[in-house]
Amino acid sequence: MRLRHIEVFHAIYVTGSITNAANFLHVSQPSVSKVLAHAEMQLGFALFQRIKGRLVPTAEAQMLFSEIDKVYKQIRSVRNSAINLKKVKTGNINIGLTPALGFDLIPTAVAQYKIDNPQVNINLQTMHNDEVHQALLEHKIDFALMFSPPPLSGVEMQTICESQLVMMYPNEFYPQQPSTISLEDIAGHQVIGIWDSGPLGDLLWNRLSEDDIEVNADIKVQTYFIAARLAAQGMGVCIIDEFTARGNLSHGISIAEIAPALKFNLKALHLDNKSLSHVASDFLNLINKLANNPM
Amino acid sequence: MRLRHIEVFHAIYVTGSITNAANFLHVSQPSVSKVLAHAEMQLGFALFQRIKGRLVPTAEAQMLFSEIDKVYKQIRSVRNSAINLKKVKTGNINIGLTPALGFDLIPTAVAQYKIDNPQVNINLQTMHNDEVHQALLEHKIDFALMFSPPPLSGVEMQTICESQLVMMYPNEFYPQQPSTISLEDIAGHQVIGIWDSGPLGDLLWNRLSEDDIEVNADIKVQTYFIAARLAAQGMGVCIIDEFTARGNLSHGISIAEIAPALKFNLKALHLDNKSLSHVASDFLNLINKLANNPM
DNA sequence: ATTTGCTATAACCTAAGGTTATGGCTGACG
DNA sequence: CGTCAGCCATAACCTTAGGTTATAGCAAAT
Repeated sequence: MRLRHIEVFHAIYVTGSITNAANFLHVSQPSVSKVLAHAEMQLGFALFQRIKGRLVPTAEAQMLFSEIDKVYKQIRSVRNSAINLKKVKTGNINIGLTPALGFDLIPTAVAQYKIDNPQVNINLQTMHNDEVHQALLEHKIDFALMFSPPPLSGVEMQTICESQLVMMYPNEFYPQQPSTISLEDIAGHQVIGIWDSGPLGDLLWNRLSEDDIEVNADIKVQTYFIAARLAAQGMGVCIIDEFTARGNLSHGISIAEIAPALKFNLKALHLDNKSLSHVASDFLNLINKLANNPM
Repeated sequence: MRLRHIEVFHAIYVTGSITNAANFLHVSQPSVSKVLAHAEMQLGFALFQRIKGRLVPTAEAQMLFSEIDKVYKQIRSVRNSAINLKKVKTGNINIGLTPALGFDLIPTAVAQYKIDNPQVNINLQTMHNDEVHQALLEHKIDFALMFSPPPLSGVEMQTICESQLVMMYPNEFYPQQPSTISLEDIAGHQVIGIWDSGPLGDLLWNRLSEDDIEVNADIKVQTYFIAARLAAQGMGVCIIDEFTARGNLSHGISIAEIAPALKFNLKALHLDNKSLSHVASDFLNLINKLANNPM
């Protein structure tokens, strides 16, 4: 929705007609008519019904209006505020992480790190790839640990380690309990879908497309451990990262590596115009060590 | 100040340069340079100083930014709402849930629901209390299942069941392995802190304050299951909800109920100006049944 | 001295948003 | 019933905010 669309829609809604909105906006009536038509085309649904040559807001318009009205109220108060940047406290490490790391790698790293650095405060915040850039820019986190993040403007990345997607399956689905499997072998089973999962979802999707494998996923989750738990309930197989799979093994389900392997990188991200504190660098070095030399 | 001026200023401010802002906005660098110049001319004061060829925000820019940031976020919310309204939802259930429910309750409910409703698509999205209102208003979810949510404008709530906070502890911390414990008994041990956890954190904090119990928490996490895993690593005890505790039991750690009990409610939230679809209502009824009649 | 990265300006282009003119529909009024 | 006022939609054409590539100047790093 273009900004002009917002302006025009708001004006029509509060004044009640295109003609009144045109007067309010100091433009001609056909201009408003055309912008509204373009907005509705772009949105894919009508904002107003045309009843006997007059406009009547649709239910969708009413839902949108409350959001848009907030924009207007905030625009009116734009010049009345001072900013107070949150100061980064010394001796704090603020880490964003993909939830998958919260089962084993990060707890282990924290345990080891605290032996030598008992006074350092550690804040962990789970997030998805699309939240990282904002969190870094707003200085909410010092660095993030994510799988295959996309390039981000002004962000530096280093590779921690390589990992892979694996399949978790209820044991009764594959009585022979294979430790390696190919994706063709899941075609006859219900699959728990991972949606909006960014790079790992793309990795899997691309392979499925390349191999012309169709899967039916009418349960979809955003969080991998929930997929693992649904698999444990016999809802289907799931393809998730190995960190989450190993951290959520339970009775009745098993893990199989996928052949050929679906590999991805765990990466650390931080702003390139802000160097990491000493304590943060040290922790990141420990993560590197643990990730590449598992016990 | 035009809306485009707001967009451009915001992008420059958060990315740090005109070149980065241009990349972020997917336009050429001179375009951003011109819009900024036009905005400054219209405002009558500079937003950025040009120091050695680089932009440095002025005091005025800093004053404006927090307000403009709200406008910017609200505009993004409007756009998200518009996109979500576009989606025609038939036979979809979009659920926001506190992560704690993802270990047992929700997978079990999905398993049972799908027996009678195999064609319904279910989307699960974990979130925290502070994300719920926005997600409902933007129609990303039909309803949310959260612990002790605060009253939210335009949101209707129903209580699903009562639950409680419990303590998870490494067995070596309490060799007698109590099944009930009072909070005084944790005073001598390291505690894994839960920060920014909203109502459950408040519940615990209030009790600790009332009983004048001090705890030392130099590891803090936002996500309860990570606290459980850190407890498993011997990092300390943690006070978390019973759903997460039971869903993350592992070797070497145990659960104790807290006496007197720290109880809270699991609630379902949805917009009061939008009735739930039939399939969503049915699922919610099943959640009610399962939560109050555990097997 | 050269390279890299950033900003500002010139010259030109594009399309969103603007105009006037006009037609169709509906309800009010005499 | 005819006329008028008010509203919306479309046609034909116009304007300019915002876009592009090219390039110059400056500062810091190498």
